[in-house]
Amino acid sequence: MNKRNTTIQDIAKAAGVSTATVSRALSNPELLSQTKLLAVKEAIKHTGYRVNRNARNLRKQKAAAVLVLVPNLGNPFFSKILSGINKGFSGTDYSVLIADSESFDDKTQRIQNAFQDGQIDGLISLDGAFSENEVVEISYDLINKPVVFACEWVENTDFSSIRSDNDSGARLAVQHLYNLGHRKITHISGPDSNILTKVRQAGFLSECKKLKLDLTNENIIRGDFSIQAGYAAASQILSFSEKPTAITCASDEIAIGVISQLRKAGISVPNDISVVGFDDIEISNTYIPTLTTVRQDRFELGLSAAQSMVKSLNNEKPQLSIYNKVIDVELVVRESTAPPLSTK
Amino acid sequence: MNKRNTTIQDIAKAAGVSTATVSRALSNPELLSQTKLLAVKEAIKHTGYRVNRNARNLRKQKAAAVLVLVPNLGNPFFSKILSGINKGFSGTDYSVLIADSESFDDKTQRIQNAFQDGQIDGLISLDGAFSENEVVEISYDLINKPVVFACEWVENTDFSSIRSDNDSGARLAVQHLYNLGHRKITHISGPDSNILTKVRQAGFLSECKKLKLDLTNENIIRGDFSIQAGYAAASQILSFSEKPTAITCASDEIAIGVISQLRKAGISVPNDISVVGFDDIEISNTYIPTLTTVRQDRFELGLSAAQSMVKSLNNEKPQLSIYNKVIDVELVVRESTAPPLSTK
DNA sequence: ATAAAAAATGTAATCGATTACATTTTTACT
DNA sequence: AGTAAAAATGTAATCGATTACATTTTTTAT
Repeated sequence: MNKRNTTIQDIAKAAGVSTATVSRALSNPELLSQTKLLAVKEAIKHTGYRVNRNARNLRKQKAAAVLVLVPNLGNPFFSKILSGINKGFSGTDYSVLIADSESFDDKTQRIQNAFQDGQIDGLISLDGAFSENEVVEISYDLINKPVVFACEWVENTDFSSIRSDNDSGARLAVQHLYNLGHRKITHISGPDSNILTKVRQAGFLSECKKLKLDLTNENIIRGDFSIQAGYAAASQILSFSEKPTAITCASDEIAIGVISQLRKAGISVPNDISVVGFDDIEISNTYIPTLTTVRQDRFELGLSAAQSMVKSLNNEKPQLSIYNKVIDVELVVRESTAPPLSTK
Repeated sequence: MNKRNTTIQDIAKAAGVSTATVSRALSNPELLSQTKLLAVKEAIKHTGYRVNRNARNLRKQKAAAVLVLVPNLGNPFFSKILSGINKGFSGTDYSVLIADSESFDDKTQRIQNAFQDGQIDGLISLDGAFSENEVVEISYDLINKPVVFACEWVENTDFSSIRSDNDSGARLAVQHLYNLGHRKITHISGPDSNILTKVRQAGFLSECKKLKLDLTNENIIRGDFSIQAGYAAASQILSFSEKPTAITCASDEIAIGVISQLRKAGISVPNDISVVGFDDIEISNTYIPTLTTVRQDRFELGLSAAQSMVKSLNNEKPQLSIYNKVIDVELVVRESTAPPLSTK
């Protein structure tokens, strides 16, 4: 079974044409006469010929691949986005390479290398954690290379980005609680450096002000996006002299951690305290209580990012077209929120 | 910024050697004298030269990439496995391509194409759903190509596989319940065609027999791995004249669906019915009640698969070495199981 | 019918690295 | 010192497709 690969030469011979004609049949069939085109197609079908990617890419100086940089592949949050990205590339002949930011210490180096190696033509980053230095570094090399940030992004840069409407999401949560009658609301935010955290927290504060809610430094608790952060935050809240009647969280995982921990302390959600999450991950609809949360359409996020990338890749025009898209979020009201005790 | 790429020619000129020497410095440095090696290294460092992957791959007839086939990328179950796979390839110069079985109708075609295109050197499949025909088809072309199945696998074939000890897992669950005093146990299985389902169900039945438990056709309920299947199964169980005192599930998601649905019907877990899951996904430790389950080490599963693949890829020897590895599972006892009511 | 323009096709250089084979340099041994 | 063997290096063919440029064929217009 170790026959030599079928090449364009073989097809040329079989179809009685030149290699140039075969190549044209492959990529510019409209240039050929019906006769020859058919002959070539016939030969291709007959032999099961497939173009050698490496040869094509070498000659064309392309990679026909895109790198997707994921902050942490083990985190299921990203799988739906990946799924959307994959969908966006299906039907194109681009391959999707996946890399985990966590698995190498210098991710900008890794990105640059992949581009220089001719391994990739573009970058989709779900990771927005780039320092100013790093941005300068990659910008210099990546000029004219398509880069799209999805979900997260980097402030004050010119890269395209697809993101959820995080500000609205945060506001929707506050409004919902306010309408239920809550006046003392605490927000549990994600890691300080994370852009999503910043925006959601800003939205929270701004909406509170708009609604003329009293704000003290007990209104924000810092954590990260994890369940563990939820545990810790709940413990802190339990120590407050005056407890909030409602909590908004920067992620569903935090919310779940909070609820689980409050429950251990004998505090019931939503009877004693209401909790709102963010993301609408799989479990939120099944957790007990089911979670009121802000839904981001992660599949759509990935799909849009991929589509925008495909467009950049196909356009002759370079990256001038910085493309930004904000995807609507939606408040999903479930069991974890209710009017505060005092109003019952 | 559109300078021509630095090539091996440039390095050769800069270092005052031939291109062959530069190439050797790259891949067989031990063949060179210290002097020349240093000169080349110097030139490379100085210019920031990187080898062009397409050129190398074309010449070497390699792809330096591996395809990972995932049954459904959107399902978070797989992300930990992917993470392990990624880890296994970090440090090698193989790229990881990811494809979603769901996103194309003919996956064997897709696999064959990827190999023929020279896009990939090997395949890691998390998807074991291949018909006999399909296996014959890909076996014919993939002879001598490294293929590893991870998590799932295909029966009666000669592909390498890394899997969890599903049989033991099923038995551990039954034993645990038996020891608590349960004598009427129902198993909710996954999709009929799935290999994991078969093995877990067989383990369940075999262990029940071993323990001399009565078995009727009410002891097995068919579903798929989803939360929804859990809902449905719970509804069925509610309709049984004599309800089981314990349930083992083919996945944690099923378990969560079951618990959620039972609760709606006013049946408490574990007070009225005990439930055991399978997998130990993220949420299981935080669900209310926390879930007793059989833990599979998904990261390890992926890591092993990748390592085995790397070995096959580096070995000159072909695929003769069919490599199978069974990874231990572990019963994690949490809140969702307790002695049955009758014994209290 | 014929020249000019347009369309179709072919020839051969090219992309950048690897490597078989040839040649030169060094080492080892008598 | 002289020679055979081993090590280091070089030359040039090669991997398989694309494409600039050249040539041939067809179409159009007079």
